[in-house]
Amino acid sequence: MTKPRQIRNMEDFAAVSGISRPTISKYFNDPDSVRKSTRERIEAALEKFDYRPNMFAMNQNRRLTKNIGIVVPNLSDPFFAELARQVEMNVIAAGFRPVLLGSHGDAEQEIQNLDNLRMMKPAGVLLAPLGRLSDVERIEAFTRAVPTVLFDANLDGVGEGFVGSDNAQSVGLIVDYLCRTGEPPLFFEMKTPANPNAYKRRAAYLAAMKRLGHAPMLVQVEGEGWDFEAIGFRGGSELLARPSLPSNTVLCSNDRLAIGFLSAACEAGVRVGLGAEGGLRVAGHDDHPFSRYTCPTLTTVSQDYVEIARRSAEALLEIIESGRRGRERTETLFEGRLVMRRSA
Amino acid sequence: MTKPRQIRNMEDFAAVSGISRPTISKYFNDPDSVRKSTRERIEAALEKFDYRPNMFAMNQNRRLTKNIGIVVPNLSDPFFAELARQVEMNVIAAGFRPVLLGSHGDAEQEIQNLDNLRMMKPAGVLLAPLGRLSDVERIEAFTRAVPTVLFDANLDGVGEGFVGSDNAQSVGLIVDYLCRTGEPPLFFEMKTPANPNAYKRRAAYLAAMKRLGHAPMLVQVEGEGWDFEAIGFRGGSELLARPSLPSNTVLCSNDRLAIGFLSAACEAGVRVGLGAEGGLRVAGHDDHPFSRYTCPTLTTVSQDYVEIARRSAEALLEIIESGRRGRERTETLFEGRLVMRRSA
DNA sequence: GTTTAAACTTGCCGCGCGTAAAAAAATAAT
DNA sequence: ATTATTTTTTTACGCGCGGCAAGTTTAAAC
Repeated sequence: MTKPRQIRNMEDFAAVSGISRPTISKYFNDPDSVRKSTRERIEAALEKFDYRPNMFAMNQNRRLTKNIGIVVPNLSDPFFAELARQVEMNVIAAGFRPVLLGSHGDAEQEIQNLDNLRMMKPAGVLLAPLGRLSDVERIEAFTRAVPTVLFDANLDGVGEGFVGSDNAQSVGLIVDYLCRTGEPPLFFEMKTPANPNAYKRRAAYLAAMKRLGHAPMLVQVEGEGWDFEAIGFRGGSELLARPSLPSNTVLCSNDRLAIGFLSAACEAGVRVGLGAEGGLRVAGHDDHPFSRYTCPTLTTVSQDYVEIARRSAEALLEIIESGRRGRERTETLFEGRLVMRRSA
Repeated sequence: MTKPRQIRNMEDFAAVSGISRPTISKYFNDPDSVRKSTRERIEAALEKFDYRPNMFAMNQNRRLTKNIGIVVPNLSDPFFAELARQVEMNVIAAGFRPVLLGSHGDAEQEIQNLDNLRMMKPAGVLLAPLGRLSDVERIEAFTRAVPTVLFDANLDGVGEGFVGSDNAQSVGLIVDYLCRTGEPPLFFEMKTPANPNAYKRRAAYLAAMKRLGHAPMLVQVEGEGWDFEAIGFRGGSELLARPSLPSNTVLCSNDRLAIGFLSAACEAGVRVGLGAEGGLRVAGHDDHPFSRYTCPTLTTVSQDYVEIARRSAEALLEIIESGRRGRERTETLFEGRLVMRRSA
């Protein structure tokens, strides 16, 4: 008499599968920690009775869970949404459960996210910090309690490591390209950018221009917050209203600014693109998902989403699984790749 | 001797705050369930010792948690990212904890998300389903176990209710506008759209054209998946390569298709916009966050993000708090608003 | 001042699982 | 076959909190 009675807990499941409860418990902690034959018996029973352990009871006595927090500055930004998705996939592949949180560009929310994460005792956290606005002190306090790897944006000395882009290389790359194929670019950016990458890019631009023997031209627009397109639009409109420009080539600090700038150019009736006689050249940085649909399509430098996601997840998992903390903080930088489209 | 010893659990906290543990427990369940004077004493103690209840232990014996799942088809789509953010804010404001999950356009992932949610015994779920591709049967099974309100896309009869846009009204609105100000529009859409709203919009277009006495013109492009811009681009390129078009006005089924279409027009050198002599008019639907930065800026119909988010959260919370399930399934539709920009 | 309802305290059990220790069984090595 | 080693079983306890019941205090109502 096979009785398909309700499986209420692990004990019930142990009974029907003919295996002791502690062994079942071991199996759920790590399927490879039990002998192959037992594993197969458990998995056979698992298919017959779709039992799933109660995650709250599971995590109550475990000092560390299989949760991994992923915190990004802004989920409404397709760049971060895509990056987060890549990270998520890596975390799942490694058998962990991702918990995705966006900070909405707000430092308070960022701390709140970390606080909430701490409640669920994550095995580790992958954090793309806001940057300049971040409450670094409290983030650092958090990283002392929870293994944390930073990605995208670095905070000096915070966390177990950092994985991101080599802004010096990537900006150098596109400045080289722009100088080689036309007038040296001016650099279009926010005066007080929130993102630390922006400072690195500014420095990289200045260095590249110096190296090539050109005088740097900075255009720094006002604006706070994360509505970069709007800021790029406003700044672009102001720039294009000037009687003359220092260069017909504009390198934007990131693609979202460039998208706003292109929109301003379109509005102002300024022709943009390679073939445009007497027109402007505009380039960006990041290979934002939308940059291939701007008008004209945006020439930019790609960040290696996939590798950044893979490597940062890998680094965190390495630390978690080895139990090593704070040996030496490693910073891994990936090179950008030139993406030539129509705008420059 | 005030000893600031470590607070390990609720009992410790009860001791230092001078209140019994069950009362503390009550407070955390619902701060308004204790007398005002007690609440103030607890909150005072809470500031001195930053104790936070263990969420796993908390939820273990509770049949329902304060978690509310939010599932959207694709977090990389700024439209859904923004909608999800609005929903999140409403959920937080009501004192619940949002758990945000994206399905990456994949039905299997959508079910997986619901499965994962069930493990954390959510009080309810707000689900924007994939639509045609969704595994409706399994979603329905889920909604029988967990109070679920659908938003954005409807699945007939599934869940406690639906909150979304009135496609008939909004499409009628923009068809009216386009006919009033120029040639009647052709309708540019996917042949087999994933989203059920697309079918409603097609029907609404047909109805509106009939009402106005025009012959409908459907252009249905091939393409699967959620890369709408790419599909719009390809379909647009093909359409624009034709020797002649049935109309100089194109109404796209959604903004993302329109963004791709505009990109194709730009690439093909076709002028788009109101003032463009002999050019095209293009309109979209949704007021996608990027539609104000296209070139030219996109005329569209806005969906009321804020109200849809507010009302769907409200509906779910109402069901949760009243304990009423499955009384009558209500469908709430909000009207679209015409957003006139440069493209049409 | 008395009655009454509401809020609180005390004491205790249970939730579902992790985990430790010791004994038993299964497998591998000699 | 015997010994050594790994794996599983048995037994038992603990985690931190929810929730119940009965008694006690407090505040409101008469």
